[in-house]
Formats: sequence, structure tokens, C-alpha cells
Amino acid sequence: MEDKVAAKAEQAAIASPRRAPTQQRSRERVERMLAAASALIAEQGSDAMRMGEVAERAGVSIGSLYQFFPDKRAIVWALAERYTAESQACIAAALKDVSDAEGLKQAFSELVDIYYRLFLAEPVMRDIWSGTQADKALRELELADSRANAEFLVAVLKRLRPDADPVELETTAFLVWQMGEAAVRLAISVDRGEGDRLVAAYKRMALRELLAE
Amino acid sequence: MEDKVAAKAEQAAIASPRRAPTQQRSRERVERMLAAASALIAEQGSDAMRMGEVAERAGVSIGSLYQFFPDKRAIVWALAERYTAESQACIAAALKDVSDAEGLKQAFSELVDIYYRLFLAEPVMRDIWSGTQADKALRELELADSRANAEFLVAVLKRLRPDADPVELETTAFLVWQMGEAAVRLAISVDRGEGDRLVAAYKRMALRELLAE
DNA sequence: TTGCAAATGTGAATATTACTCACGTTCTGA
DNA sequence: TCAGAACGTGAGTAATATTCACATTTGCAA
Repeated sequence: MEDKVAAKAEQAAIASPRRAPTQQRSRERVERMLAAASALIAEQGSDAMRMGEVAERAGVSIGSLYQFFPDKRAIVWALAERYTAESQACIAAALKDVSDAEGLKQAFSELVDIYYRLFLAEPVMRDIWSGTQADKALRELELADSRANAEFLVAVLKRLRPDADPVELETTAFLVWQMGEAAVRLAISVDRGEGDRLVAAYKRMALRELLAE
Repeated sequence: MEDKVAAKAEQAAIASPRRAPTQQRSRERVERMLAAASALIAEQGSDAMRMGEVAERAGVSIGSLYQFFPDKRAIVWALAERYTAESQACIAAALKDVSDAEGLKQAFSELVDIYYRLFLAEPVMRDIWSGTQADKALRELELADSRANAEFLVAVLKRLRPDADPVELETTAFLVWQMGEAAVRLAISVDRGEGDRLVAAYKRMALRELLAE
């Protein structure tokens, strides 16, 4: 886990020169910065998050913040990167052993539910992925994540329909995945009852496409 | 058209007191401001658009800008409002006389194409609706627009399947519409070939849902 | 142990921008 | 013609992200 943070900070450093924490002390401080940022985003949204406030709550100076993050976006990006890494592992596990239509139906439905509940429960996630489109780096992260997740789906589809056109499958899986993210984001922005109906409708729509092409 | 602008400015004025242009002169100036903003957004994106630059290019003072727009977002909102008004009229017309499955297939496919091409060709529209999620007012405008458009679709569906559950139809139409916006936004953010495939896949998926429930 | 280079830590100072406001000008209607 | 409303102006204010010159700590080789 700590390695992941270091790797991320390193990546961010590439984009705009910033040091990656190598000492134990600084790694812990970076951890605190991210925790502070996460808390502030949960409270007020990433837009209202102030760098000074992040520093203060993390118990570090504003200068230290910029030692490891090139700018405000990089902090949000780092948090987003964690979520995608976690969820990718979860998705891969859920789809790993699917080998028939019924299994896909089950696994897919469950994944959508998990994703939906996650968004309902996690204000930070909601905030980060709401603003996704406005930030180029975040958009790219989301696209890459979506493609990666679509790949897991493609693997399943290839097992179910080995004679189908691979490009078609790729397109379908990618589209279905992105639609799912859009559907969930939509669902959480309306009242709960309608949100549930929308998610259910999405599942039907997606599964029909995945299974009955 | 000018009435619409006045109405819009008035609406914005409610949120944060700003005058609506009543004189011919000021109406023309507001027009210039919007045109300048539009050009700047096309060039650099709405995020990079500077209020001072908008004023300068419109040939007005920064104070005049704030006379009619309470803040930066209001300018973007005003542009967005125009697009939605225009497109709603277009959509209503396209779906007005649809009364059978084949007609829906035709009209829907055409609408999606138009929307796709519009996004490909209009950097301003692309930019505005990219950032949608980050801005509450814009998100609401988009939702309202989507619901309105879904209504047109519901009207058609009720004709095609009079015995279906109205709430179901509503949900389906709304979802299909939002998925369409997501699909097009996705399509323009990848290369053209993949974008075309994604849009085609979306059409299949949506029509299957609309016709064969 | 000691000394030094790299890593880390600091926060006042800077830069950039959205936005305000006090005051001058133009229009409209009676 | 004149009062008051609408309009126009741009220097000034406020809020923040970001920098930078300098202080401190750590890891390590002599």
C-alpha cells in the first residue's frame, strides 16, 4: 500500500518535477496529507478544498505539500488512483471465474450494485469522479481504468462467444462499462427510488447487450 | 432569439442580483460578450477563459461584464442554455410524427448522428458539457434538458406500446437519453474509428431497449 | 564519531484572477 | 427639460495557488 503511494508520487513527479518520498518519515507525512485532503473533500468537495487547509489539517507546512504534489490536482489524482487500483482488483476477482451466461449475469449484477452502493456511501469518490471530465489527467485515468475493466469483461465474453468478432466485443465491453459509470453517476444525482430504477434498467440493458448479441 | 437571451439573463439575475439588458444597446453588448466568451472557449476551453479577456475581446469593460453576468459560470451557463433550447426544438421536431418501430429506428439513429457530429464539430459544446458535472447549475440544466428530451421519447413509446407501464417507459427513456450523451462524449474523446464503432454500438443497444422490451 | 550531501521542512512573499464599487455617462418617459 | 433609471468604467480588493530562499534532519562513508 505504501509502495503504491510512493509509485504514484513518483508518477506525479514525472509530470512536474517533485520529489518522491523515500524516507519513512516523509512517507507517513504524505499519508497524512492524503488523509487530510480526503477528509476535506468529503466535507466540502474538492473544489472548495484549500491547499492551506490541507496542510494545516495534516500538520505540515504548505511548502511540504508542494514538495510531494506538483499542484492541487495531483492530490485529487492520487486519491483517484487509489480508488481505481482497489476497484480493479475487485472487478478482476469477480469476473475471473465466470464461464457461462448465468455466471456473468450474477457477477455483473453484483458488481453494478457494489459500484452503486460505493458511490452512495463515499462522498469522496462521488466528488472526484463527478469532476472527472473537467480535468484532463483524471479523464485519462478514468478512461484507462475503464479500458482495463472492459478487458476483464472481454475475457469473459470471449469464453462465452468464442466465434464473435474480437473488435466488436472490445467495443461492446468498453461501451457497457462506460455506460455503467454514467448510469451510476446519474442514479446518485436523483432521488433514491428513481436511482434504483435507473440502475435496474441499466443492468437489463447491459446484460441484454452482453449476452444476446 | 434576443428574447431568450433576456429571459436567461433575468434568470441568472435571480440567483445573484444582476440587471437584465433592456436597452437595445446593452442587448447588443451582451451579445458581443457571449460571442467573445464562445470564441475564447473554443480556443482554450472554459477553464482557461479569463474574464478580463472576454471583456477585452467584446470591447467592453470588466465592470460591464459583471453588470449582466453574476459570475464566470453564468456566462458558460448562458451559452449552454442556448444549445439546449436549440437542440430541444430539433429533437421535438424529429420525434413528433413517429408512430411505428421503423420510424423510431430511423429518427433515433438520425438524432444520435446529429448529436455526434455536433460534438465533433463544436469545440464549445464539447467543452461546456465536459465540465458539466463539476458545476451544479450546469448539471441541473443538463438533467432538465435530458428529462425534457426523454419526454419526447416517452410520447413515442406510449404510442408504440400503449399497454406498457408508464413509469417503466419514463425510466427507460431517461436512461437511454443520458446513456446517449455519455456515449457521444466518450466517442469524441477517442480516435474517430473507435468513436464511430462506439456510437454504432450505442444505437444498437438503445434501440434494442426501446423497441424490444 | 564526524562531517557532508541529499532529503526534507518552513512560511512569508509573489502571482494570478475573479469580482466589487464609487463615480461618470446615456437613455427614457412625463 | 429634467429626474431617475439603466448603463459603463477600470482601478482596487480579496482570495488562493504556488514559489523560493533558507533552516533542519537523515543517511552514510571516511
